[in-house]
Amino acid sequence: MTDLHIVTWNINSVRLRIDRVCSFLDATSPDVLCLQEIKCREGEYPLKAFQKAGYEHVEIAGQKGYHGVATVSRYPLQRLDTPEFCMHGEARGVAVKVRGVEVHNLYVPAGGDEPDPEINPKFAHKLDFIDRMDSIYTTRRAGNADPLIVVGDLNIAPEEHDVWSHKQLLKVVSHTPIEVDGLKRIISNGGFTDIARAARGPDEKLYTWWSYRARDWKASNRGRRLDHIWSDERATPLVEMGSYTIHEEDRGGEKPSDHCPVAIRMKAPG
DNA sequence: ATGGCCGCCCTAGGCGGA
Repeated sequence: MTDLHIVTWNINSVRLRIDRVCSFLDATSPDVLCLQEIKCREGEYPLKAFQKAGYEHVEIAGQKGYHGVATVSRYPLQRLDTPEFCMHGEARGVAVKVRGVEVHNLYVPAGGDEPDPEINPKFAHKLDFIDRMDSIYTTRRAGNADPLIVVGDLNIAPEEHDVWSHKQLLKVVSHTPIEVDGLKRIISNGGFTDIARAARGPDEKLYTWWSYRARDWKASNRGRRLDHIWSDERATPLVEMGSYTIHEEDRGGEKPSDHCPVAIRMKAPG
C-alpha cells in the first residue's frame, strides 16, 4: 500500500501561474493536486502542461473569470456528484474518488466585507454554504461511505492561532464568531479531524494566506489559515499526521498566489 | 483591519477577492 500525497492550493488564476504550478509539481511530486480559483472555463484550462508534467487525470468545475476548481492526479479519477453547497450556480466544488478515497475540493465564498447577513448578501451566501456543508456531511457520516478527505480554501480561520491577532480580527470576515462556530459545527457533526491542528497542536501560529496588500508579507506576517485539509472518521486512521506541510516558500518569488500549497500524505485503500 | 494589491474582463474602470 503506497502513500497518497494530496495538495490543496488556491492558485488565483491557473493560466497566469501555470509555470509556477509545474515547478511545484516537479519539486514536490504530489499524487493529487486540488486547485481553487482557477478563474477560467473548462475549455481554457491548460491541460497539456499538466499532462506533460505527468498529471493525465483532470476533473474541472470551471467558470469564466472567477472562482472555479480543478483536481488533477497521477492516478485515475472517478468523478462524483458534487454536493449542493453553493446554490448560486458558481463553480465552487469538485468531488472525485481516487484509489478508494473520496476527495472533495471546495472553495467557500469569501463573504464580502460586512459580517452581517441582513445587509451583505455575500456573507449570507457564505453562511448558507457552511450550513449546507453541515447538513450534507452530517447525513453522509451516517451512511456507509468511503474514506473522505475535504480540502480547499474554506475562507475561515477557525482557531485563535489561525490568525495573526485574534482580538483584532473578531469583526473581520473570515474570523467572526458566527463563521467560526459554523465551521466547527461541520467538523464536529461530520466527524472530521482538522489535520493541521491534529498534527501541530493548538498553540502554534499557522497561516496559509497572506494579503497582497502588505508591503512585505513575510516581515509583517499578518497571515490567516484559510486553507484546510480535513479527514473524516474513516480517513483519519490513514493520515500520516506528521506529513502535514504548509509550503510557505511558494508565497514568495515572482508573481505568487496569495495562498500557499498545503500538503498531507495518507495510506490509500486502492 | 492590510485598505498599502492583484487578476479578471468585449482594455479600462469596476468587480471580487479576504
